[in-house]
Amino acid sequence: MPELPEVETIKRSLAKKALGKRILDVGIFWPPAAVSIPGGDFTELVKGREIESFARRGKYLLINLSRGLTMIVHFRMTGRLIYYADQQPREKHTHVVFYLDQGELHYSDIRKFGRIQLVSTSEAMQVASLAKLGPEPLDELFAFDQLGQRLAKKKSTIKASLLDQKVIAGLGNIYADEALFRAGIQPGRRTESLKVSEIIKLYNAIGEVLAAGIKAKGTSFRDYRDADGNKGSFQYNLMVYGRGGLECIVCGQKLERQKIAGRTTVFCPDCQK
DNA sequence: AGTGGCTCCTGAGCGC
DNA sequence: TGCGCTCAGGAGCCAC
Repeated sequence: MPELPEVETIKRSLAKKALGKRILDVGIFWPPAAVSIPGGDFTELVKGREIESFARRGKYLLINLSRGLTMIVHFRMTGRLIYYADQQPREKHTHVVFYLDQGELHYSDIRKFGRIQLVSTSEAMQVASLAKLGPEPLDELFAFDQLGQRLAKKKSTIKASLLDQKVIAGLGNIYADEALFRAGIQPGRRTESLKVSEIIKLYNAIGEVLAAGIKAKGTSFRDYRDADGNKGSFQYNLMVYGRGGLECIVCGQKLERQKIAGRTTVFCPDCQK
């Protein structure tokens, strides 16, 4: 499931292949996946435009096209965007194909939760879902006291707070659990009970786990692939996610699995206080 | 403001 | 082999 490191990896791999290519035509095979500007036809608006740049905000990928249009992609659970240098037959769950002057870009999504939304570039950041996002955790301007101030407003568990994209952008279930483990904090703790020293630990753990995730080109627990169709390798570095009932790699205690904030959450009852 | 529940959706895994 | 069930979950929405 693409979280910040996965979207960043897709962005980087896509930039190497699709930058500067022109979109000759678009095939839409499941219309809800391609959301157009109200009153405008998606294909007609995108046709003929050049892919000028890529950006990322939280878990959103932004594809900036020439003449002021942007496609905002949210992959949700199982979305994929893969570049092929040659003609490629459509797979079962391929919903949108961009036919480029060189190669093809295929958007596929097994569970159909993801969307490609077309907006004007000038309004992209004002789109409701993006406007509400909290700070970028890897931005050098993002300081620990900023995290502390945002957490101070929350009255919920720390796990729920980290998943709240308004608090901090880009964390999902995997990296939230991994960050909490590395910070030694139980995910069920009330946010307001965290001491400053714990928020500093959490801040550092978030930065470390996201940077490590990007370095490993993401976590391919099941469905995730980058724009070249390759898997990431961070699944081999996961300490808690997907390891409920197994031994803690630090202390050997059995890892606990609980529903917190409606999400399956795994933690070490011994290492995390 | 919070939480829980529901919705979207398909496939994997499991018991029988 | 296959049926029916549960689970996986990001985010928006609703009721409370």
